[in-house]
Formats: sequence, C-alpha cells, structure tokens
Amino acid sequence: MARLASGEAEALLGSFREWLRRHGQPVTRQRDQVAAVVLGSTDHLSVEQIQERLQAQGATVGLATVYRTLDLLVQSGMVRGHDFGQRSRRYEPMGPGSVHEHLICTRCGKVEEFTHERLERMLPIIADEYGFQPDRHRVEIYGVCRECQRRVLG
Amino acid sequence: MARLASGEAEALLGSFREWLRRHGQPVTRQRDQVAAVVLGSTDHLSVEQIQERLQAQGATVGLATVYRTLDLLVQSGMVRGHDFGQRSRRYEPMGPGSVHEHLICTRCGKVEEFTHERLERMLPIIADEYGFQPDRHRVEIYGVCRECQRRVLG
DNA sequence: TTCCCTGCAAAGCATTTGCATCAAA
DNA sequence: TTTGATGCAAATGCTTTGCAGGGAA
Repeated sequence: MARLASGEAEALLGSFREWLRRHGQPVTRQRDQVAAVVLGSTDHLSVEQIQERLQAQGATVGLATVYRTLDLLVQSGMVRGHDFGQRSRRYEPMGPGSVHEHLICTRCGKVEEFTHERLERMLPIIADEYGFQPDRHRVEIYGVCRECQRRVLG
Repeated sequence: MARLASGEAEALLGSFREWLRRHGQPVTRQRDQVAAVVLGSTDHLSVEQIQERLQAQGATVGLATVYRTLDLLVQSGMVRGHDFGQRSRRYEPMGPGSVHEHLICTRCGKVEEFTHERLERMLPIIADEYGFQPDRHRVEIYGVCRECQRRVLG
C-alpha cells in the first residue's frame, strides 16, 4: 500500500479540483474522496480496491460514482487506466514526470514499474515516421518475476 | 480485408492442425474453419467479425466454439490477442518472424502495425535488468492517424 | 426553484460455463 | 465404441445507464 510523498498527493488533488472548476464541474465530497484515494496511492488499484479503501476510511461512495469519477480523473490526464489482462481495469496516478512502463508477472500477477529514457524518446519518433500524431503509449513486458523464478527452482 | 499470401495461410493452418494432434486434440471441422479465418487474415479481428466471416462462407460455428478455438490458437502461439481499449478483444495471426507492434488511432480506431528492430532488442534487456524473465511484450502507441489529422484540418 | 450529482437497482455486453447431443478417433 | 467437442442457453462479472431523491446556488 505504497503512497506518494503526502505533499505530492495533496498537490495532485488540488490540481484535480482546479481541473473540475475549469471544466464547470462541481467539486463534490465524493469526487474528492475518490480522487484522494487514487492520487494518494502508488499501486495499480482496481475499482474493488478503491471501494475497500474508501470504506476503510469511513467514506461512503456508490460504485457508479466511483466509475464516473475515474472517468473524470482519466479525462483530466491525472490518472491512467490499464488492462493487464486481469479481471478488471487498474488505475494509477500520473503525476507530472511520472512516465513509466510496466513489467507484469504472469505467475503471481505482480506489476512492477520501470523507466527507460531512451525508450520514451524512441516511441514518438517511430510514430512520426508513420504519420501518426502520438498522444500516449503503453509498453508492457510479460514474464516471470524474480520471486516466482525462485519459487519454481526452489 | 487484407489476407496473407495464400500459401502462408495454408502453412499456418497446417501447423495448427499439427499442434492439435501433438496435444492430443481432435482436428474438427469447426476448429479448422475458425483457424482458417483468423490465420488467413491480416486484420485484427473481433469475435464478431470472425463470426461474420464464417457465416459469409456458409460455415456454422457456435459462439462458444469460436471462443474455445481462439484459446487454442493463442495457446499454440499462432494467434495473438489484444485489448486496444475497444469493446472487445482483437485477434491476429502470428506467423514465424511476424514480430510487430501497433499504432492505434483514437479517432477512427484504425490499427496499423510497425516493426522496429532496435526496440525489439531493447525490451528483453530491460526486463533482465529488473530480474524479469521476459516472455512476450506489447508496445502500443495511441494517437491520431494521418487520415484523421487531414480530416480535422480539412 | 433549478440544475445536475449521487446512489440504487436494473440493464448491457463480452465472455464463460453446464449439459445434452453428436462427431472424431 | 469411447471420448470429449459442440451448441444452445443460462450464468457470470465488470461496467454503464435510468431514474428518483437530494444538495447547492
């Protein structure tokens, strides 16, 4: 249950509130609570996990509202959604400069992050070569994590 | 509705039959028909499209069997499944040496392929650096394709 | 009052599963 | 003949939607 430096999470939450106002959207208690959970975590949360964390802190937010708020967070560019081939979608905060990609263990489902500057530079260039105006990308490497490799050998 | 060189599609179909036999799986009419459609296309087909093409050629295959056969095709390594964030999963044949990645247009949904040797070399190396035993990967660039860029300007 | 966000329940949809039947080996 | 693949329909599970109720301006 990793967390961002609390200052950073606060800043992201502030940006989301600002984004809502700029788009004529009310800042409600529920939106604030959902955003706080997602923006304050460094995990890749499922909607189920988000609900659990909300309940754990005594917040009551309907499932539909969680989905609707996640849409807003994704639209605002502050949250990224992923489909790692598991049952449900995962969400993670995308603070400024938090560009990264993922390593997914096909044994235990663990998701690890990595950054690679050269890779990030290459992809937009490749898109250009094909006349594509790149917006975002996704790099996922599937395999067996260190721990699961040991488990098999052991 | 692009197609592989017919000889290549035939060869892939033959390999699938062989794979089935080697795994003690019967080669049925339905499996053959589904495999022929998927292995004979260069598009990224949805299950719906696969059904349509089967019907167009007078083949009757139940929906459940299409899904079950796709599982086998994926297990055999001859077909790759994708989730491009559209309603349903897409499937494409993976003949030997057909390593490639995807450019997805967020306006019109078009999926284009690209290959990049250096990129393919990099990813397993990155995985190694993190102790991951890489198996496969997925690189997707989302953006606006050439045609949709024109459409907006026009 | 007016607007529209929220929450509940119902609906949607792609995918999976149970089971009787039928075809492959 | 035996086995298990197939097809239909029902079930599943995540996500979305309809709509009445409620809070804010």
